[in-house]
Amino acid sequence: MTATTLFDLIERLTSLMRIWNRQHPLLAELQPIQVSALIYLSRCNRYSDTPLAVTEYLGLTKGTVSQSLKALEARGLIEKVADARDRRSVHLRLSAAAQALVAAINPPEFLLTAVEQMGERAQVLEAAFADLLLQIQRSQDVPGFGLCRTCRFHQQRDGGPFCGLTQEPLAPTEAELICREHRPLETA
Amino acid sequence: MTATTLFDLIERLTSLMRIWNRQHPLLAELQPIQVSALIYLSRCNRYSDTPLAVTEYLGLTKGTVSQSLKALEARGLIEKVADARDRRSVHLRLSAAAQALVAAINPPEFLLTAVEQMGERAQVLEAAFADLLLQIQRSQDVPGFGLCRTCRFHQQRDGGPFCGLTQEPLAPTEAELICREHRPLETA
DNA sequence: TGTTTTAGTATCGAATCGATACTGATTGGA
DNA sequence: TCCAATCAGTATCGATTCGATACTAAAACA
Repeated sequence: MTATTLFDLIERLTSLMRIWNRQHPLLAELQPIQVSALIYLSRCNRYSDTPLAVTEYLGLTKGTVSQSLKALEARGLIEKVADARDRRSVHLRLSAAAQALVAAINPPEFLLTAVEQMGERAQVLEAAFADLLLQIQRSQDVPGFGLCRTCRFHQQRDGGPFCGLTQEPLAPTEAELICREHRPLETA
Repeated sequence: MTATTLFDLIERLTSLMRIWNRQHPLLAELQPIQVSALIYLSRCNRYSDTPLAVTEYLGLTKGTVSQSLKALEARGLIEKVADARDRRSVHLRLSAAAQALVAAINPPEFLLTAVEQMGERAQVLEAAFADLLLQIQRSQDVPGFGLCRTCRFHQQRDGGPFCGLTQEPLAPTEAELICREHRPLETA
């Protein structure tokens, strides 16, 4: 039973991540959910840096995320910037301290070490892992959240990346960020 | 950067598991940590069904686990049985209701579907995933927790499996269970 | 215009969580 | 044998998470 074994492995990995979260000196004061939010915000694009996007990405409720973000703001790790066009909306920006924090913990040391020892098998794992997530997102009704570059709406125009959904040109670095509007390619 | 990408994928999978936990009707009343404890207890052997083992497996503190187990006991999902030899110790047994619950959720539907669609690539993922966990457990100081059958102390004696650490014969089904004393084989 | 939807916050109660202190049993020396 | 140290597990505290509900204010719609 591959699915059962995979479930065991996922559960084990989750526990190892929890141990890592607790043992890491920089992370000891932060809740796991706060760390996840910071990491997400460091990897998402300008369409996806709102409290609502964080809520959908983490699979929590608006209230919980609102409180966690408030805690992060009180620690000076994030900053709220009002949206120019939609005044209901807020964009979250990492402070310099938060950017340094994320840079220090991502990727985690133990992952780097393990990947190094796995050699080429790490690439195999990465591809198979991405495949699993793609299949899950296809068959279940879960929010999209993928890399801009791999999106159905991603185009090249005037020599640079371009979003076919928002009809806006993108900075080259933005194509490597996570987008909440992501839709996978329609492959066979 | 493979490690960074892997970290992204792990974070995403964690969120998807959280969404699954919350949306599943049978799990709505249970906390994720309680579900993880039940699943672990359904997969571990008789050396590993104590509160301390659950604590180490999940990477939490004694106090938190003690409370969660108390909640599960109050719901009639687990039962505590005093150890015959060491009266400080307690063994945790799943009730019939808990066994039915675990059977109904493990493996999760979304994983079965995804594995089915992945075909042979699912086996590749499973092997690579197991490899990753092995590398992490080798390089980091984390508790062992592996299948009895794959342990350094696992032997065959008198036609049945035998544990070289406790010097006890094992039931054939026990070789497929998780053991807290697990040590991986010393391969090159 | 007025109704509905949307983004985000506030607040409540239950549960998690880490830290600390505790009980009682076992172990290991002296 | 006795006493200290260790160990398994519980109790309790305060901070945080979490879901649920209700709320504000802006935008979309018709």
